Amino acid sequence: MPRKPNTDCRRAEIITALQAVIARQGYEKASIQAIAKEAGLAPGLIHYHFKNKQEILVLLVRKLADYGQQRFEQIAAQAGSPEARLHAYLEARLGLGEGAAPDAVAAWVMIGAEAVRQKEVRDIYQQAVAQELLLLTALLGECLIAQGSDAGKAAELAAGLLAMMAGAYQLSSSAGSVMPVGYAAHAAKTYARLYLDAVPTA
Amino acid sequence: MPRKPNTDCRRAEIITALQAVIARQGYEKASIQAIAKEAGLAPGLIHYHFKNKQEILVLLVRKLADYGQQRFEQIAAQAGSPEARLHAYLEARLGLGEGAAPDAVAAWVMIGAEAVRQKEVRDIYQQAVAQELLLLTALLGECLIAQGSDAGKAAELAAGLLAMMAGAYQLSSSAGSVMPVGYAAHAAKTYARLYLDAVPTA
Amino acid sequence: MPRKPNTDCRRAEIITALQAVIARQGYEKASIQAIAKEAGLAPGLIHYHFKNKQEILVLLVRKLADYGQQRFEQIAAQAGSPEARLHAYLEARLGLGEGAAPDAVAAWVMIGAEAVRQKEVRDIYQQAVAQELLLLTALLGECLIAQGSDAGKAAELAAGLLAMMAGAYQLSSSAGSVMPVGYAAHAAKTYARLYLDAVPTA
Amino acid sequence: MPRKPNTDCRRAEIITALQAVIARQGYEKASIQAIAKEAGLAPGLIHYHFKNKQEILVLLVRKLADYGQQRFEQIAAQAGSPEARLHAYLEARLGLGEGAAPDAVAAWVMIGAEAVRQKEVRDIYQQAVAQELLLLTALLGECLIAQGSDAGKAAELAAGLLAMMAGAYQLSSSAGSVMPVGYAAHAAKTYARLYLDAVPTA
DNA sequence: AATGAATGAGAGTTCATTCAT
DNA sequence: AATGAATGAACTCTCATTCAT
Repeated sequence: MPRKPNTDCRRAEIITALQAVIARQGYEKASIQAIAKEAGLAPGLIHYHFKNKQEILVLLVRKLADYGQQRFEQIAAQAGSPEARLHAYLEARLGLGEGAAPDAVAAWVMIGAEAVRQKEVRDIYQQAVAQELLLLTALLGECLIAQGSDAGKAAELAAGLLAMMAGAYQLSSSAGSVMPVGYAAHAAKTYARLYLDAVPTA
Repeated sequence: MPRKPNTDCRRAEIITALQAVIARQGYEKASIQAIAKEAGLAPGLIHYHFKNKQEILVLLVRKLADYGQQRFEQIAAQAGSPEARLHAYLEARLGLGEGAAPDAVAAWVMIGAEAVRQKEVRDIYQQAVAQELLLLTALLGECLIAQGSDAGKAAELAAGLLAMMAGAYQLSSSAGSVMPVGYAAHAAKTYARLYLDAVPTA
Repeated sequence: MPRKPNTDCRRAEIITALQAVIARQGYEKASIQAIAKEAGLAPGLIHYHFKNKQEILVLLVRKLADYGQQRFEQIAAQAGSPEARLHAYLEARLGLGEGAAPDAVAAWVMIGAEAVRQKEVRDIYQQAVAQELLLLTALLGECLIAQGSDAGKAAELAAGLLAMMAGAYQLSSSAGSVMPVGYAAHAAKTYARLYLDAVPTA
Repeated sequence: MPRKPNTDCRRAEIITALQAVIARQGYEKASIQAIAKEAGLAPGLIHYHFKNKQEILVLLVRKLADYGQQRFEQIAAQAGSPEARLHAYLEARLGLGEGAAPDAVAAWVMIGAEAVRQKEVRDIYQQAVAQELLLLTALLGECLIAQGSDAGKAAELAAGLLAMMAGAYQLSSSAGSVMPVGYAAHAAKTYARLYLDAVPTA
């Protein structure tokens, strides 16, 4: 009778440990030894469960993307109007309120930075960005339709909003102390509101 | 016969070599060895001309910031109104037109990403961001005053615009293929235009 | 099947290797590479077992100090009077008799010399000297009390004796061939004897 | 007409620069670059005037030994009795009074430490020690003869005193803060006085 | 599955020495 | 004589990865 494999749970533990270390100390400090220590495991075990360090990172990106998707879906389910859903989305991504998961945000920023550096991370990151872009476009499209406008402008606005979000994330980590406090959610909402208002209604 | 000093030009060469390596391979790969090879120099010589790696990076950031400043001033010189100057600025930063210097942009993005990872780089990067925020705030303040509005809103808008710019930079390197082509300059101009219009005039 | 830890013995091996290299080639030549080679280990392993080179040296100093302490205690155990204990001490430190451990003496001298050069080594060395000074002062204090004198003069004599011992050590390594053979133990005993005799009894 | 060579003076300057750097920062920090900077010369010039770094050190040792010899001769010339000469000597070597030349003492200590490490320095250092031993023996011999004793014991006492002096020097640099203030001259004088008194007169 | 020791390449940095000018 | 750039080897230390147990 073979012993029950615990690989899945160990892998999850390790991924979570990477997230924690990245959020706390940055990717540079996230050595295998550090991850192992965070997870309370022996260094050698990491490479038993993962081919290499890269693989852990890839799976972490996937996990974070899934988490963001789920969080939005939760919020969106309770929203009555398209615009309420949009606000819920922006609040979920940029707000400092409950469920803000700074750990996940910090890790996400680190990964965004890492995507600039490593092709393999970049490939994964791009998929997550593309998915996010689709989601945001759909959200904005609904808003436009609800106000009787053409949904075609949604893509353009979505790209701008996404850039603003990505920038707010990055700057929160790289230059947080020189930016105003809590500007991001407000700026994004304002941008969206003004833009939507400016689109002519049919 | 004393030998003629060539430190200044060597230092410039080394800084340029760092920029090239960063743009091509990322900061991670920008080892002293790599910089030396790129510049065609012996590794030890790098440390003859610079105290440490950090110092080269600081000067590169300064160079890039100066370059951006100059490019803006060139364009702005021909601008008649505050708004024209603002457009010139956004075009200089985000536009794909002539003088776009993809090498410099790439290096800048890499440094921004590295700022997320390393405190030392972050410290340098923050200064540049703070300076940029000041410049942009002043620019927007002029626009507001020109239209008879209170300049107080400039800071808020500047932060949002800067985030959008930083995000556009980062995404151009980390997820360029999934973003619309050339959206950034347009989105930023639209955002600014709408925002300025919405501010009540005295 | 977890692997059995061997850290303790490896650390001891490395410390011993440092002692051997120092005794044979001096501290200057005691590079991590040299230590590793002496111990028959890979260089990287040294840093697996020790945080840095400094830590090895600290532990070596401690080991040598402990060794000296033990040797003294062994000899002193058989001593009946304070003066006999003092002689035992001086013999343990300066004598050429059995258990003289030239390896340890050589290492100690090298470390003393290095203490002159490097602040980090100096800090360690100072602690050992301070401890030795205390021990010697106590020993001399007992002698003074035993002869009915005031123990207050012990500190002064201890300092002089310690200097003589340190000098004898240093000269044995740096100018051994020009000094008389085995003068040190005799000179120290004579100095102590004359000094003690000169202190007035109550 | 050949230009007048200034080699001798340049060499002296460089040796003095080494002494200054050693006294201030220790031998370890006494790189060629540091010496050159201290002397206000170009690094390359050092190797024009000296074959290598070692050679400078050797000449510095010689200079310091000569200086010590001269200083003693000056003092001795004014001393009336052998014992006065001895006191003058010990004061000249260990005292903190005028003409103490802490620069020279510090450099001398560093060199003593270096003699432990490097054979070439050791060879030079030994000669200086031997010379010193002879001088001190002669001095003590005169004292013994003056009091009608056999001068044969002088060598033994000289060795002990020299060790004490060397140790006081070394400890002043390596563990100065844990030793009593100004103990050395007093201890040496006491040692000598007691010893001389103990030698039977004819 | 798991442990933890071991490896070896590569990082930044220092520096005695050489060399073109 | 003198300059100062240039070299290259050596240093300490880090770390992804492998391996014996």
